[in-house]
Amino acid sequence: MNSRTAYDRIYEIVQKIPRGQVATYGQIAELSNLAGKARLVGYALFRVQNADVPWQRVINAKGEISLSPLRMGTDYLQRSLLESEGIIFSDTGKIDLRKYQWRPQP
DNA sequence: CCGCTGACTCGCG
DNA sequence: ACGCGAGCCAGCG
Repeated sequence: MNSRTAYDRIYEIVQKIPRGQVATYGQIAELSNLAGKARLVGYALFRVQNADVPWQRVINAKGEISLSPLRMGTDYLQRSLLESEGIIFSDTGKIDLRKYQWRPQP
């Protein structure tokens, strides 16, 4: 069952996000069987720093890039990566979730 | 071992 | 439409 840590599940889900699409922390939480614990997802991704995990494709429910103030300055990096994948940012720096949000195929 | 912190989200005014 | 507060769990010192 959950012999692995919740984080392992989170990483696995995040790695499933296809290129050119994004997912919200809450969405990842649900897929990781951690509904309502979006914070855990955010914190998990914060600790990761692993190239195998495309944490850049995980954004907040508002369609904006969220990251720690401590990492201030890396926001442009995430934006660049997402733009490289074909994701368009609005003038306010927001992403159209209706268009880019990842929908796991059954 | 105890307590603080942290990439979030939702509801209310 | 926007801002603020409360709730949630796990890792680190």
